[in-house]
Amino acid sequence: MPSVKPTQPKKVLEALSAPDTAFEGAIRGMVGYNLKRAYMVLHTAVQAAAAPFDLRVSTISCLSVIVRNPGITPSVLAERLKIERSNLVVILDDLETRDLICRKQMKTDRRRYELTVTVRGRRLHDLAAAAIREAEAERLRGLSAEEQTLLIDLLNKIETSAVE
Amino acid sequence: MPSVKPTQPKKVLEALSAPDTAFEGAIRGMVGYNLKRAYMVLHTAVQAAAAPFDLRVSTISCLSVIVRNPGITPSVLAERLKIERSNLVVILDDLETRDLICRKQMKTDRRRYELTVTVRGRRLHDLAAAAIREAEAERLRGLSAEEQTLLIDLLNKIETSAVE
DNA sequence: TATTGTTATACTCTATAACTATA
DNA sequence: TATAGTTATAGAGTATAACAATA
Repeated sequence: MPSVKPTQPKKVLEALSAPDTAFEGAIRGMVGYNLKRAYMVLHTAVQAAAAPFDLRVSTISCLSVIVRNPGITPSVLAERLKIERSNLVVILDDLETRDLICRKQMKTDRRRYELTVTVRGRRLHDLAAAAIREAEAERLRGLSAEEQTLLIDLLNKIETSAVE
Repeated sequence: MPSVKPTQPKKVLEALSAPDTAFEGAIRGMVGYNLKRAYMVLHTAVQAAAAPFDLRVSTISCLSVIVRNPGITPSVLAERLKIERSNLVVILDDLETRDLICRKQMKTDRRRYELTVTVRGRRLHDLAAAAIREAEAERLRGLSAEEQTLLIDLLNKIETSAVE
């Protein structure tokens, strides 16, 4: 029968570098949960970096793809970014209203629109993209360059190997 | 001066296993975006696996942590799962209504409640957890066991090395 | 005064159905 | 009939403020 009250708290060694797997249990062993936690960290950082430019993550993502793929149509853009066409509309509305992109109806098929960035859009994109890259790099200081490319590789494998 | 029109289309070698980086541009080089895409794949799979048990991902996550940490309080649970206490309430309401967990007020501090799973909750948890593990494993077939543990390791590094 | 659990609310992101104009 | 863009709307997930009970 222990009659002496322990004067030291039980949890002494809990402040280690790795997340406390003993505490959270089964969840921590799952890839999906770790994926979510890491995603949240980076998403928050990217969000904060894009905010000063009045851009959301989805908005700068669209802008970035249009920069690299001038003339892309909304349907193709939506498919590539895995977002619904209907949700893309409001993003493009925002970008067009702010004179960052142009929607030009195609002559060959007047149902489609060619998307291109304006000079203004290009400038804002470059600034925002640089800020975001920097913010992400700061959050990834714990990983070497090799680990970062390896990580991207592993993540792509998940997406690619999925039965689509 | 190139006067000969190329009869072959420019993009011939694009159908490789990796996502088309040339197409999506800068986005694909960022860890955050790849993280999101991979997360979506796994989250969808986990969601589908939990649905037959009438469980959402957040609900089974809570249940799982309570199983491994009987007596945990809502505040601590919320902190560990990084969700708001206010949002946790509705999840716990759901679990309690379905007789999967118990909320027991503590005598030492009547503001707090000890959370424990019921026998029923334990059973459902084990079934659902197994189904989810299987669903996740199926989506991770493209990765070896070593790659999976390495991936978790890298993801944890992102979370841990972040300035908190 | 501070903390725990709670309520109500708002905001973002995502998903679905239906419409229009073109093909 | 089918497709591209659009509209409206509903559902999740998340975030914030304020409250009652308790410390």
